[in-house]
Amino acid sequence: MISKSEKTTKYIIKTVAPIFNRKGYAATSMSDLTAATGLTKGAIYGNFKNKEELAIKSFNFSVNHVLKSISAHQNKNKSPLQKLYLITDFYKNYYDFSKKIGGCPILNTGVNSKNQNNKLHHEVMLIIDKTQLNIAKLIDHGKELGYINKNINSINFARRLYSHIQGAVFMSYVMNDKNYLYVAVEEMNLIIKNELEKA
Amino acid sequence: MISKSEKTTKYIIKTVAPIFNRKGYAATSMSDLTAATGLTKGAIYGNFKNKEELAIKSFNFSVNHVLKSISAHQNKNKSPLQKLYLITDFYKNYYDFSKKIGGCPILNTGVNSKNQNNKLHHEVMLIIDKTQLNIAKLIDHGKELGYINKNINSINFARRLYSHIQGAVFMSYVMNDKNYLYVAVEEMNLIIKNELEKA
DNA sequence: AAATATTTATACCATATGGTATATTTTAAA
DNA sequence: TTTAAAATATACCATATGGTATAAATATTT
Repeated sequence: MISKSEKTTKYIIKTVAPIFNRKGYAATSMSDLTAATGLTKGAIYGNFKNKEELAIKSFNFSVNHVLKSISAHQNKNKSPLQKLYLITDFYKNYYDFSKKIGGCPILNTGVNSKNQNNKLHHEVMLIIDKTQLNIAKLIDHGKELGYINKNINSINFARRLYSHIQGAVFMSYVMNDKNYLYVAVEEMNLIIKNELEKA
Repeated sequence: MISKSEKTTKYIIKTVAPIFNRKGYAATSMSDLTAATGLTKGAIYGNFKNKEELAIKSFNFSVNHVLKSISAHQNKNKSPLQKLYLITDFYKNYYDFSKKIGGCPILNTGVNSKNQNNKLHHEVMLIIDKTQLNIAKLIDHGKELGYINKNINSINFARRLYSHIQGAVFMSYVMNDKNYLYVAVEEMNLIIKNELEKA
């Protein structure tokens, strides 16, 4: 049986996550949150220890939404190599996708938390590490199946790919221009083809 | 003759710019600024209309410091192609360089101002546009002198380069890892060599 | 050196902040 | 349906916020 507070806890996180994402931890006030949820501070503080705990759970909610969406997109193909292309393909639409959730949580929280909120910053670093490792595993799997060149360093390639994409995420966000994403995706696809794929 | 207030105005901007850069506009309080400058609110408000005006001038101060440093670095060589390589070379040291000024002002203010402060966001967009155009002009000049392949689109290449570098700036900043910059610079150098340089 | 103009410090303003104690309401158990 | 427990609303706390009017101090001009 799902309790009342479990429902409201989820409702608060869901409602509040895009606000924290868009405005950042410090710039988001409790009154922003009560206004958005229609609840009072009593209700919010009854379900969360403090603003920071809510911010961290909101960040993880936003990130999980992104990661699950990428994962779902990847399920369109079973080949590790094709799953890599489906990652870059996902980011073609990331400007509109991330807009709905207040922007890219990794980009926004990464920048906003650095030197400001150690717990949040730590969460961001964990997610980036985990994501890069997942990409590296995908590459390893491709090597095992004989699709991917065994000479390339999986984790290094994953880091390059992530860095490249995140640059386009930043540029498209700040410049309001999806084209940065399109170009970066095409560039990454070429690099995957030329460096990863076996001839 | 330089007036007293001109001197304190510059002193305030210089002192306060890294704080705005690190914390962002909303998270930076007037008491942060009085504490850092050793001045009172009366002194600050005597020299600036409000917090926003000071934030914008601080951003431009930080950005000018970056742009002038890149420009100085470029003066080591007169060839447009070599000047391009000197841009990427500059970013090898950008982790330590930007740390001194509270991080990359384009990255930090770009993310912090989006949907939060239109004037600041507008300033960031202007600077990015201007910088990309300067890179494009450099490429055009290289074409004229016969060093650079005339088939490539200057502004598109400039956007790719900027986006790529900014991705590494973000990654190195959030992950505390200069290696992202080293790798991205090597990658860009290869791309310049393969796509831009005439055979 | 005196008078004036400029710059800075002090004291204050209304409002907003994150957080809490407690009263009230709602939910679940008996 | 009564009762106990959990969840939410209200009212409040001390402190911080951006900003301002004015007094004091410092420069500048005469």
